[in-house]
Amino acid sequence: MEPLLAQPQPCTDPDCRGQHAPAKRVALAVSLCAARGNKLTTLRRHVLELLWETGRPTGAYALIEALEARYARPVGPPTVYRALEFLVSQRLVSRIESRNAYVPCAHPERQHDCLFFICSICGASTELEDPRVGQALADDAAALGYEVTRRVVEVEGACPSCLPAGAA
Amino acid sequence: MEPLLAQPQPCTDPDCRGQHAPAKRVALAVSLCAARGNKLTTLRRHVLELLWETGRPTGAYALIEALEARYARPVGPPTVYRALEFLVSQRLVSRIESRNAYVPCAHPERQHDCLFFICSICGASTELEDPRVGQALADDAAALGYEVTRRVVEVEGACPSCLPAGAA
DNA sequence: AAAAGCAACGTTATAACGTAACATTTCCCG
DNA sequence: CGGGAAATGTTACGTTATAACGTTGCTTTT
Repeated sequence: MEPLLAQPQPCTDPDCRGQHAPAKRVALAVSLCAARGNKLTTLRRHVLELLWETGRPTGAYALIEALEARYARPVGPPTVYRALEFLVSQRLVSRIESRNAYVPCAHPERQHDCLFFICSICGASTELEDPRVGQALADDAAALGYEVTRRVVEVEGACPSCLPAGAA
Repeated sequence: MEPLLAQPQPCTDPDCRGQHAPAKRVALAVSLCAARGNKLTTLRRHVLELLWETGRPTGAYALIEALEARYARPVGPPTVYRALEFLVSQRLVSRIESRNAYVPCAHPERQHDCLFFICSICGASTELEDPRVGQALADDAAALGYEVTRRVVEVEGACPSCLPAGAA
């Protein structure tokens, strides 16, 4: 009986996105992986850092370019895709299906069935948890007899920062 | 005040999917486009027919193959992508982002913010409307200050037909 | 009917995204 | 230190999508 917790939870932590504290986020990822007995290798960590530093959904090939710039040598697609696969499996990163892009997860420590708002103007994304969506989808799945393995909830639109400029 | 309408609405119409009545569906599309003053050309109609006939999410290149078989001549990707773009703009078809595939819409006459359940085993998809999801996402958008242009809600899992076989 | 205008479609090439297959390196553990 | 497993490097290719431009065909105007 906590109606307030049932409300949408935009992340109010100022470190959640942007240039604030990628290092903190990565440190959390390191400790999480250590606790789980998984290996957040240098490459994987670099990919995660890059995602936190850009602060918005980023495509695999953009990551390749960034890594090549950092390493000053060629990086093949499989290298990055494998790192992303690991990060997604650890819930440190989510794939944005509607953009073929990847974002770091704000709260990897929680089991998150999150949803994303994505601004089609500036490209920024906001991660959210809304138990009502999860509940509704779970109910629907039960009604249909589905056993759910994955959810994709992506809402595209204009974010408040872009709205004044691009408003009709 | 219609709580029953607020329940999930799996489509109970037996014509909704599969081999049942693609022709009926296409006829509805024809009249809808006519009413709207849009042109459902032969090519566009053929693409829509193929989607209804396959009855599951179908990729653009599979449609190209099917069209080539039907026409007995080469069909370029832009041809199909343009037809799909039109059909999606008319809400006669939806794109399944998590599969790079397209499905015909069960109820193009309604303004639908539908969601999809997709079976990862047999590939079938079920279109659903759940006002609770729409309401929750609308609330979240309002809380964030987003102006929504598009929603992607796709749930992947095992459908009831496949569950007995593939169950863990 | 000639010609302009326009939307749809055809054609070619290429961009963007993703993976299979196999070689090499690194790391860990005994 | 050696053996094996996991991670990464490398090459090549498969899949999905679009840019750019030419052609067709209809319609509108005169």
